[in-house]
Amino acid sequence: MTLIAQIKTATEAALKSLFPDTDFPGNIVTVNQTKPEFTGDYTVVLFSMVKILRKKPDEIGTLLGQQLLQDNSDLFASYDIVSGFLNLNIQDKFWASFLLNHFNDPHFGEKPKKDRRVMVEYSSPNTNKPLHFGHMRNIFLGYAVSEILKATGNQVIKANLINDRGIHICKSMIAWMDYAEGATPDSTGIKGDHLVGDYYVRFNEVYKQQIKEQVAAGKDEKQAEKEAPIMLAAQELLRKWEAGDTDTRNLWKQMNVWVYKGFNVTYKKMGIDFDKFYYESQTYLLGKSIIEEGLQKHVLFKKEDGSVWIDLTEDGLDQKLLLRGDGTSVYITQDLGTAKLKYDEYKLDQSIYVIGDEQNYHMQVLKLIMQKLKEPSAPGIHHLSYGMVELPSGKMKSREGTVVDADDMIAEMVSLARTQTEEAGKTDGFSQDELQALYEMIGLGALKFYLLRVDPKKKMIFNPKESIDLHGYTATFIQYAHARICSILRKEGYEKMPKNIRFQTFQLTEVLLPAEKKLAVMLEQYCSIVDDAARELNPGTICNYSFQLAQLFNSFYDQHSISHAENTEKKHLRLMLIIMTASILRHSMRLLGISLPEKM
RNA sequence: GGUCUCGUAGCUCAGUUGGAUAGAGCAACAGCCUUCUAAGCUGUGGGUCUCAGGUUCGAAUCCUGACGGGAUCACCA
Repeated sequence: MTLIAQIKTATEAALKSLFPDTDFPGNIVTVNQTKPEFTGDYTVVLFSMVKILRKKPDEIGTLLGQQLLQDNSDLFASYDIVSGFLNLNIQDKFWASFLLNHFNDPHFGEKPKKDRRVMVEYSSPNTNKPLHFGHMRNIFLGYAVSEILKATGNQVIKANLINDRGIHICKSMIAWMDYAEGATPDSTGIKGDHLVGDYYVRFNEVYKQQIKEQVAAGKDEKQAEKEAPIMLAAQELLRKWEAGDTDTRNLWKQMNVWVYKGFNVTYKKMGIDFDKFYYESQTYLLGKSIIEEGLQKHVLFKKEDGSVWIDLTEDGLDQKLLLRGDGTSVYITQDLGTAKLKYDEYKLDQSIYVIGDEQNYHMQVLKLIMQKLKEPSAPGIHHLSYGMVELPSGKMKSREGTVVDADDMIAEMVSLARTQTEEAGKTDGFSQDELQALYEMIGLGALKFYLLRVDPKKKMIFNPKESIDLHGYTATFIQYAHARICSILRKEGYEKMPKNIRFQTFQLTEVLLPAEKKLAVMLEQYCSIVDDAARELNPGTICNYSFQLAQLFNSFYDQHSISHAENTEKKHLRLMLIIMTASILRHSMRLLGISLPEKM
């Protein structure tokens, strides 16, 4: 149980024994960390009790303070009442025993495994172009949320639904057929996803040009858009694909393989993995059976032309098409099918979709339809919506090539890490391989942290002209604090983290200094931070915490010597503090997919 | 127009069951390396929490309205 929870429970118990005849509502006790300008560690707010007890806050505080001290003498050292707030001082020996129990636990912050299955779908790229900066936010978010949910005991399935069919693929295909002259990744040395993406851009160039020509020849613009030869060719290709035309399918397979190879290189570089892949070419026909059932249950209805609809006007939305008159699927049809497929396969308690906020409406409709159809998967559907990453000039558009490419971005960050390390003259004692690994750790860490530290639901603006910082509120800062701790531990003879320890006999006799206590308090809070992050599905919570912890450590490091502590007791105490700090930094960053170096 | 969402320091952002004098980082300025890594530490300046009402002992936080930005409302995916 976390300390705040303990204090809450103790306070509730104290209230009960003080006022046995009073009925208290469940949320009567609020416990906060005491503001730095007051003495105390944790604070109970007294105002909420005034009305029920018909006593003055200070009077309640005195009674409560005395009772708490009397019942929990091992926990509370003293209390202090300041204008309606009961400030409690925690016994130093509580912190000492907390450290002894947990300082060497690499799993501190995790919860026991439970039988709750969660699927997190993320990345879910189209196969007509390479990944860009916006995708990275999605991917890092999905990965981090998965890891955070695992740490809180969930069984997590990381899923990637690859959108490998549709008109956009055909666009790349037709441009490749017309202009590539048989170019392949091998023949050109271009990464497969980039090669295919180049022809997607090429398609749009040609398309624009053809529209221009047709408009010049007197057609109106809408007509020109519809009748541009290259667009007609792409649509024809899609028809052939759906009819199963061998040549078309072969080219499609070929180009997709190029793209997958490229994606895998990028995923690997990012340190991202998946447990399950779905391919839209295999799922796009799903959902029709659900619709059939829906018709029988009269949840859905058919129009004269044979198209199938659902009426969501009672829910404040519109009528929504679920199946075309000719019986073919639309986007939401296959999503209904995939949702059911996921559930049937894994019996999911929760199914999280990491998808941009532009699809809020779509996801709302999806969940609503599943609810109305009484599908068992419906309650678990959850849209983890995140804001778009925009450039100062506006949205990124891959059609127009105004995107920040993922591979480029990673390379740039790694190179930035190298430059800054070299400038700082910190390359001594590393082999070339070690340096390369370090640069990747720093560059990629900075990138991930930059994208994860902001609340997912907020859109963010990224200025490519300003490089991502390696100072201040960054992963680098945390990595640096970790490297410093490791350096101390190396000098103290702990090459690897000490297994068990000479501190078993540790006895606290001296008063904790402010900087020591602050660190201990912060360390103790880690469990509830992980909990918060899991509940809110927000890795930013972890970023905040880890940065603050690293900051506290740096400040501590500046004030107090560890190796040359005043005496053995202090030395052991501080070693426990920094060992646990390093351990939690590592753990928390692992949840975000960020590694920490032992030297930098 | 309907629905959703955001608005906090010059910039980027924290601040979640309403709690004490609203916090970080960057940028600016001033200090700190003979002692465990200065990618660090300490300090200074910088705020009408968009605005106006309301609820409350107490509001950046909850409610209503206004203003401003964004998304969405396809037989596209």
